[in-house]
Amino acid sequence: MSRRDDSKIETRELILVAAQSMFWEKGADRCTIRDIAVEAGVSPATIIVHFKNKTALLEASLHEDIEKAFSKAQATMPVEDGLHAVLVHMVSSMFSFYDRNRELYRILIRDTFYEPDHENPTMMKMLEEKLQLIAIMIEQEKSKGTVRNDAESSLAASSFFFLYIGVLGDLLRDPELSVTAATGRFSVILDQHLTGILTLGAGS
Amino acid sequence: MSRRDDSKIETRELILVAAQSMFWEKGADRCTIRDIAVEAGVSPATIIVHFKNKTALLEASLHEDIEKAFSKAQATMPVEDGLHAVLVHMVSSMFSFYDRNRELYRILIRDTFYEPDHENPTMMKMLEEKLQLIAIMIEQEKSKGTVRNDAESSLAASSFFFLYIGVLGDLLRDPELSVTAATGRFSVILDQHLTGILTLGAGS
DNA sequence: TGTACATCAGTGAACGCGCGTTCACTGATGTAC
DNA sequence: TGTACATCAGTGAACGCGCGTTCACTGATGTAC
Repeated sequence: MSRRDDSKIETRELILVAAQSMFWEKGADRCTIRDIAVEAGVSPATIIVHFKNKTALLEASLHEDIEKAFSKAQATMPVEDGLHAVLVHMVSSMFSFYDRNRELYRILIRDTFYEPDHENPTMMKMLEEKLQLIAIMIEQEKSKGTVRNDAESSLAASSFFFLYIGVLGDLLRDPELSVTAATGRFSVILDQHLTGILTLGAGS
Repeated sequence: MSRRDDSKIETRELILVAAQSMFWEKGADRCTIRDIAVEAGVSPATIIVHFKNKTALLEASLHEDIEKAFSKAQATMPVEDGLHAVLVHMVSSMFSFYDRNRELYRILIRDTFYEPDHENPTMMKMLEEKLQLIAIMIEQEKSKGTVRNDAESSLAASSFFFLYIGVLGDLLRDPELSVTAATGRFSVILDQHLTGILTLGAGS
């Protein structure tokens, strides 16, 4: 690692810190790359040198905290209480995390999840990782005998994620909806998903 | 209805037709209000008089076709084949519809579903309507005895929608994913959702 | 070790573009009398 | 019925702003010899 590389990393860090505080305070839509450049004490062109565009900068500045929140949630999973409790715990933790700035994370999802051409893959990659993790958890439940062996685990993981992102969307969209209420909503939805809503024997 | 109102409606219609063809051909992100104004033979300012902004125009120009596609799907529902078949039919029909221009509908979802402040409520209103409809269908299944009475129907409708929009997102995002494959994916996911993935008696 | 040159992170100003908004206006249509 | 005025849809040009990109450049750091 040369001095040149060191100072490049330093500049990058300066930009990230400035971006984080500006995005956090003013909202992603209401602050410009020029704003962040002033805050970081660098030229606007320097930001483009380090990050392809505003969305890439947004992703980079939020990614780490999200990972941390997820790891923390993962570390405190109530493993002994079964799949439903574990998943609700994860979701509840993430809801609390995103609740700290609903507006900002809504913008993040909008700009990454529905971005054309996978131009900014950071968030999508993280998503794939987590899906993998949940699929493995479901496979483990299978070997424990709590999940049916014929349940396709990667699709089950997708389902879980779709339900999660759906309720999360409700939370981020509706200021009236509390984290507690959203978690309750998810808990019921997940229960329906795990046990099925059909009467016994009526499955297709 | 005065002549003045008539001609106003006519202008609006002119703009909508132009918008539809321009959005369709160039994509929503790649065509400007000025482009559409030229195509419609009106001033750019006139478009803003009729539609608050580009997103509102996009919604207005696509809304009607989506409603038609939905109605058509609804009219051909295989009611006798049960809930799973009916829902897969609806989803499959809508997938085929959106497949005609994946890029365009992805932008539509991005700009309406994750828009802050409900500034452009057309699509969200349509969504609420459809959710209502599905909740009613589920209630009917309850009275038929195929769905458990303790299953909360509005949350079940939300779940269905979350799973639908999730797989739709996959479809719109991934050019490699065919309508058939996406429909298959949804069918399995829905089956898991209806019958549950837990082994019998292991429900929470 | 020193020298001469190459590399490259960062600069600051400018460009072209799209956006929503504003403005004074035109001229057809509607209405009061 | 006609006249005088009010209303209002639409105009076209301009504005300010944010965006990504480009450009020639500076100057510190790295490297070949």
